[in-house]
Amino acid sequence: MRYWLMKSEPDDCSIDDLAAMPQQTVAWHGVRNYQARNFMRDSMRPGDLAFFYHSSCPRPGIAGIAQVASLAYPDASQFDPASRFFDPKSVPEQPRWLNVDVRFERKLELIPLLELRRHAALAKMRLLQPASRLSITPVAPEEWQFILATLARDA
DNA sequence: GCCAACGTTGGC
DNA sequence: GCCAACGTTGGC
Repeated sequence: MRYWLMKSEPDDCSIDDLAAMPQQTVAWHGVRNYQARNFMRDSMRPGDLAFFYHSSCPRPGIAGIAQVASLAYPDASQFDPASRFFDPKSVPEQPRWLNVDVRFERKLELIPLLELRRHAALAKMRLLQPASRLSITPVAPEEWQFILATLARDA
């Protein structure tokens, strides 16, 4: 079982939005980066846990925990011309983009990005590397444990 | 709104 | 296969 960090713009889907979904589950659609797609396709498995990170917002940081709830399967939005994630170059016979389902696990008091940066134990986190823009990144077990034990408080 | 970093595209 | 142009990300 692995650990992840998944970015979401709260205007789009916040941790509260996830908690309010039917089954508290959402298809993690819209990933249009090959590295992030490959993480979902090759390494994510149901039961994996992920920090739910709020990005591109006034208070960026970890807002909760989610659980991977499915294997990767074709992302429906790539075939929907009305979607902003529509990809005219992707054909149903050979879908280019995949997504997993993600289920709400728990909400945390926001752990701000600046707080994460303060801790030497987290210095190697992918999220914290210069210009790291990947929307899905692996989290080392030690990093996961450190954040849970030291910084995480239920909200 | 700015801007640096990075990924993707497409002409050659 | 190179590489310049362009688009996107995301913190500030």
